[in-house]
Amino acid sequence: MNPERTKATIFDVARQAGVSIKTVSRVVNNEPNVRQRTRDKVLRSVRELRYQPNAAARELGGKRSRVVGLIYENAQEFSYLNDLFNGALHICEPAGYTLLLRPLTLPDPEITEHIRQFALNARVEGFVLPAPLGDLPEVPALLREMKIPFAAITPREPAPDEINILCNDEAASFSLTELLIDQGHRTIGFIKGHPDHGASAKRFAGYRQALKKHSLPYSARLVRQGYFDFDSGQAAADKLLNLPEPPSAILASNDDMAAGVIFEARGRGLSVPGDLSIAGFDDTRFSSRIWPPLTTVRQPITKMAETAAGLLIDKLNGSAAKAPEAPFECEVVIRESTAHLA
Amino acid sequence: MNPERTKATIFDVARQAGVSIKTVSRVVNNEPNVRQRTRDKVLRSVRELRYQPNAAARELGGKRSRVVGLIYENAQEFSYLNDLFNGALHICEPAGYTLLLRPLTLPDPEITEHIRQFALNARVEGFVLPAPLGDLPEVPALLREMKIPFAAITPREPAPDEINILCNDEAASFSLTELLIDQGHRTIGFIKGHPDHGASAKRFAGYRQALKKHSLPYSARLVRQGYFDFDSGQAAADKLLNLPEPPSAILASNDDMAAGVIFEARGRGLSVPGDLSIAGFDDTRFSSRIWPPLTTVRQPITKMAETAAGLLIDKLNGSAAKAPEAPFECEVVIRESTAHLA
DNA sequence: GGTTTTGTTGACAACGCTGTCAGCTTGCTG
DNA sequence: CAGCAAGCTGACAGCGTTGTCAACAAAACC
Repeated sequence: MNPERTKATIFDVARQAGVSIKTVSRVVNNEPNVRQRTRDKVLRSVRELRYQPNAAARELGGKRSRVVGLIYENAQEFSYLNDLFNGALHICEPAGYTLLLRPLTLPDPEITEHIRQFALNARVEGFVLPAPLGDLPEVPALLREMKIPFAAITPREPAPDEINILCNDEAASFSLTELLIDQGHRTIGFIKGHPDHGASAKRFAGYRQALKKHSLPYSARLVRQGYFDFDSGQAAADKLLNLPEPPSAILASNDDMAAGVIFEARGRGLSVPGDLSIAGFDDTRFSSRIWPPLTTVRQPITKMAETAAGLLIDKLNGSAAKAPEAPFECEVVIRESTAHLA
Repeated sequence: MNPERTKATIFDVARQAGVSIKTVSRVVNNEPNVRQRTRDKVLRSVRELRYQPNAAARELGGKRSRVVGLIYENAQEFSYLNDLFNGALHICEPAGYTLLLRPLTLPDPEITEHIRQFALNARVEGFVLPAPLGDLPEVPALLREMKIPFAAITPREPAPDEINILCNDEAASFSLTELLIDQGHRTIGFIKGHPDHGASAKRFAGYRQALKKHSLPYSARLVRQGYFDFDSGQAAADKLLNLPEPPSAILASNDDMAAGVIFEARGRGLSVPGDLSIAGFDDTRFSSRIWPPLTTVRQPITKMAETAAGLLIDKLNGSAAKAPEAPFECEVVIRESTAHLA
């Protein structure tokens, strides 16, 4: 009752509640086979003593570390990482799990060794695997071999019987392209994303579908390969704008590249969106901070990360596998970098 | 010798080396009073068996959790956080420490309770305390009360006998202002940073000093309060540009606000830097991605975080306190948002 | 050379939980 | 109402370290 100076242990709770430590353990871990009255009694003592199980003892005694690892590509957009982390943490913390971060620098020939070391050293029980790590074949393979469950966020090829968090990239790309078509654009350039990212193919597919639906011709000359970075976006824009019949709109597979396109357009004295409409993907922090603010697509990353962490923890806790989630909806954010063709 | 299927324990090492487990423990923890020959023998076995001490057992047996906490303001610039985290992790990982992140949303009336809970639950041994958390009086006070050491990064008032990582914000601000003066600007607006950030006062001081050195009059009308966010930067720019004698250059206390200024200038049809020179602080990710790329000041955050984590771990390991570090140097990055007065 | 001091090593008890298993209660069956 | 299964509870042995303390060896001292 009096605020103890030293932290309460399971023994203190057991004594106060008049039961054995094992029963306290059962209650705290929500195990079955405890009478309701006993359970209540224990829970009261737990509250009164502000008992918090000692994580180290728990891990040593049982076999569970309650550590969830979040590995990610270090070069990823920070806002993406931040949303990812916040979402996962928001679920892990109240569930009593510790979330550990581990950046990875790609390409990394020793990536499996790095992940293995991290998993072993940090005693990671399960991984949240955001893009593009889920797309590297060796990463899921390693985790399967190590028998560590994981929740893949937007993997290229969702494996059945595993946790996959998807979003309808393709549909969003389709809508964005359609938006430009509706605005009167007929020559629409497209800058592909990094080929190692599953999302790249989907975004490209959505673009082609929209052209098809509106019976616009597809021209390979209007499509350039990019790598999700500013410079490759600028370089691609340079090529596209040098075309004999340059596009009146350019769709870049992410905002960084779109920013590169704007940069290149400005350098040529083109007005955006007057002379050239530009749209991106991801709604990064600076999308609304540059001039003109960027039309783009927003993924509900935080929600996706929450769901990933939640399903993963359910699995770690031995819950029955849930039915696969429906893909998350992306949202097209229309700002001022796109306009009707003059 | 043969690759064991299960992880080696201290007993395995002891048996292989022909010593007691206690001696192995001594060697692994670099304790004194072990003969060199014995030490070598043990270390060889450690390597051969790939022995890694079990962190949970270590914590339970001894009292050290080897967890370093990094608490931060969630609204902070992502690139700042990213550099901070990478720097700290880079030191913690090889030192055998786990780095745990905990975002905080300010203002938070229960901040001390949140930090206390985090420290207790995660058994944090020491904190890295980046700006602006070191500037809130209650945070250092709480940690002192809990007797948890911390390394403050750019605190407003560095406490003696504690770990403080400083940088010469003021000198950098001075240089930046001087740059504008050298470019012929005589009416230079200044947008202050958030009053809760220690850096705000320093940046402002550097500005005033530069004016003074060059005998330019200081006018309070040219100074507006901002809050480090885009909107407050834009609002401040609006006021400044409405002045009867508007400034020909504006210095914003961070890049977000500088972006707001550019935004406002564009909205008024002003050309940057033709009609208005603009400079910021922090060299955030988008500084070089907007048009025009921003003249700004770069702090060596990664290095500062590395130093913070290193000194903190030294302290946790009981090393003698080092002499205080000299402040880190900021670097003025000159890009295209500033130019000579026409 | 005996005695003290210092250095080196090991035995063993924590640390605070969970897992196993046995024992005691209930409630149910026939 | 005996007999048995299922539900509930507790005793106790780990889990892999570190801390304490005692024992012994080596070096330093008088």
